[in-house]
Amino acid sequence: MRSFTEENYLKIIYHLAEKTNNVQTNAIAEQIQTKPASVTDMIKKLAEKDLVDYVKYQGVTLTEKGKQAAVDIVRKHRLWEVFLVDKLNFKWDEVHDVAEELEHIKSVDLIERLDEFLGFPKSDPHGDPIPDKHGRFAKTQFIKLTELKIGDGGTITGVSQHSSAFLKHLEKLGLTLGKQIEVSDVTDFDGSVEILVTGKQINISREVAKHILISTNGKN
Amino acid sequence: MRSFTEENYLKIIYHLAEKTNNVQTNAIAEQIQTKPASVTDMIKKLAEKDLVDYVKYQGVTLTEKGKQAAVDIVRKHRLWEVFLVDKLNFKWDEVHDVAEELEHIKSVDLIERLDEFLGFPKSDPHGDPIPDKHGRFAKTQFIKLTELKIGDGGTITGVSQHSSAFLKHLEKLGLTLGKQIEVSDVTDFDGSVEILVTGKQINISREVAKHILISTNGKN
DNA sequence: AAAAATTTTTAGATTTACCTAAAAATAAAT
DNA sequence: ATTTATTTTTAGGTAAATCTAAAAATTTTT
Repeated sequence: MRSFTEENYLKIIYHLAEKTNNVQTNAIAEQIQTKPASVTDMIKKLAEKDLVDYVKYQGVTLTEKGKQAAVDIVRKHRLWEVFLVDKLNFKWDEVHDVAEELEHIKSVDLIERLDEFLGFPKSDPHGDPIPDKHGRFAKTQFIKLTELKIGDGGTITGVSQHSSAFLKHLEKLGLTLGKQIEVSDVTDFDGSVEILVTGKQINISREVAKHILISTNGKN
Repeated sequence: MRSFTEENYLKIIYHLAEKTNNVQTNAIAEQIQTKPASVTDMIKKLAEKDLVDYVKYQGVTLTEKGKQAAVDIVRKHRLWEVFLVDKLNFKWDEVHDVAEELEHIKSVDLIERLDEFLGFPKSDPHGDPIPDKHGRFAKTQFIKLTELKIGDGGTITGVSQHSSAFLKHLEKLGLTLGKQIEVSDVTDFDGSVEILVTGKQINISREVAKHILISTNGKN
């Protein structure tokens, strides 16, 4: 049986490993809101259980077993987020903390049934893909809004920032998942992007644009 | 913030207090699957936090604060059970363990919304009443099947035993919530009860009958 | 390549919830 | 009313996950 805490470590390591190959102690400590010394302790424990490969001073990588456990938690987290938004009418900026708790409920049966109840969703309310019960992800083809050229268009299909502040901001601008957009201009001065959404012309900072993910249907 | 463990103690004490006024250390230990010595430790902690009144060697009673906390957990447990049965198609004998975990998810908002999503149910899949968000229970008027006389009838509205074995047995006999029954005979020899359900005559042991709760509509 | 800065680990403590074994209090039986 | 049995508590310890402070390794800078 895996403890709540172990599961959190695995999940955090999994997400950090999406950016860098070897995940550093300090990075984990920051994410998990704890001290590096505590992380070292836990890493040793996880290594003992064959969930991570660990070389002193070199950081960790998940083993196959560790990765499977992590993906399973990610799956649960995202399915619960879909439940909260689709069924309980939570906003996309309100679901993270609750899902953080729900993801640790351990019943395989529960998750299978929840998945079915939700209609086997392929992505969560932020556009992140939901792995199937074997841990397989559907292929996704996102590009950052900042990578579009003037005249290019596409559909908002994800965000790479989950802070409540960011999501509320997008909501206010009408930039929600599924919306069609087209880049009409890019400002030289600050790199801010002018886009066309639902008939309106709006300007968003480069910082915001960077975290909006677009699928282009290959038309550009 | 109340710990997972503290919540479990409160819940157990609450349920034990339904039978006896002063709840004994050993009784708690048995329910919570731990040793009496550990219970004494935890009781002291709960008394410190004003959740129970504790007199050495005399057992505990919940304070008003403790009772509120306990009722809140009972509410969550029962609402999650309704969710599992009504929405995820769990059987009534399969929900207990999962609800045991879900009841500790701590978000007031979540439970309010879940309650609404489920249509503000008044009772759980075993017929146990669900307190409202203020902790108030609807009045229920159950009697044990064994208290009915020959010729008396009523509706099955609850069970006072939640073991999987018992519930599966009832299921097989067709004795589920909402079913109309009538007592046609009581065997002198072993006290077993003959009843009429959906047109059929069946015989159930006194032990089983004792745990079936009937509402009689006051017609007897 | 030595010095400085950063990162990571070790060592030793703390807290929570549990344990065993023995002592103390209460309840039951003779 | 003693003795016996049961229940409860105390005392001292363990394991998990954390912490602080200091030491060791690695990386960066000069």
